[in-house]
Amino acid sequence: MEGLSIGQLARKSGVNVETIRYYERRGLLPAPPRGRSGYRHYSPRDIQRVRFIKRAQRLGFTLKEVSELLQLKVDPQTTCADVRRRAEIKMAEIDQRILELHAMRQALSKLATSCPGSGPSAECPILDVLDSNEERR
Amino acid sequence: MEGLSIGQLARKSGVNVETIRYYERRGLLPAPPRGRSGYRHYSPRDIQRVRFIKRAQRLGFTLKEVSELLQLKVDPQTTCADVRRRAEIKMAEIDQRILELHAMRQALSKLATSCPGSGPSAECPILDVLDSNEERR
DNA sequence: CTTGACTCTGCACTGTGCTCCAGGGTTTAA
DNA sequence: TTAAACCCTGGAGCACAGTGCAGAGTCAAG
Repeated sequence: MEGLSIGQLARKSGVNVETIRYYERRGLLPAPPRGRSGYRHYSPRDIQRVRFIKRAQRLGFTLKEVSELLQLKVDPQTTCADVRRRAEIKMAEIDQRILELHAMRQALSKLATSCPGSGPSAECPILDVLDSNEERR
Repeated sequence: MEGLSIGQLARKSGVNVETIRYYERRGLLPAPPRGRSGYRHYSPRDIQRVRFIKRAQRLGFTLKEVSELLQLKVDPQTTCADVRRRAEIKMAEIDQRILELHAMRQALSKLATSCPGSGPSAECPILDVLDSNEERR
């Protein structure tokens, strides 16, 4: 058996078989080679790719954005300068997200430590804390 | 005029009027007081709240998760110890996201610097780089 | 050589998070 | 006092990201 079947890829990357085919339709996964039976044959690299997609999604990227990230690789028409430019745009987006997550984490941390540890939570004003980050936007 | 109309809140927080009403139905925004005409009256705090929701969404939290974050505040039944426990769970989630974003950023950075700056991008293997982060998972 | 697990295509369906009416009432500026 | 611009409820519709068939073919173990 050369490579993985669609079912094996799905199990190893933790998604549904239909999701794999959906990603292929969306252009997120390249159409793999087929056996004479018409079955798809995947390489182990495809596991990484599917996992990458799921991870990027958890981080708030849409499939369209994930696609843009992946285009950085697959498009042979573009120059390295262009790839670099787009990578830098994506990095700026990521930096922004990291900053916002840090702010949110700090607000939660402040909330947790300002809580005495027992008693009612009426005086645990999470939004007051969280708000303070956008007050000075 | 006491407070903001739904339209003013929508404009100031950068969302659609229908979105405000939708959030109310979902329990993400408390039902505001109404005038005798039945119009909703919002406070400036609600602007912060809506912005917080949108921000958390951009960071990959679902409305259900945002709701959980907001519950840290509004539920007066729970003790501070409980609030603290849940805040710490959310912080761990956030830390995980920050780590993953850092890994992604680093991969992009490596890609950008390994690009000579001109010529075709065939040798710009973003996935090779990105994959390396999950290779040793 | 059959049985059960798997795969194929194509299309219909679902859940989330909005977004847009219809058909009314209200407020405000001219 | 009337027109424009808002607001109300209830319900339909939409885009995205899947998920689930039906009806057919394929493969592997016993």
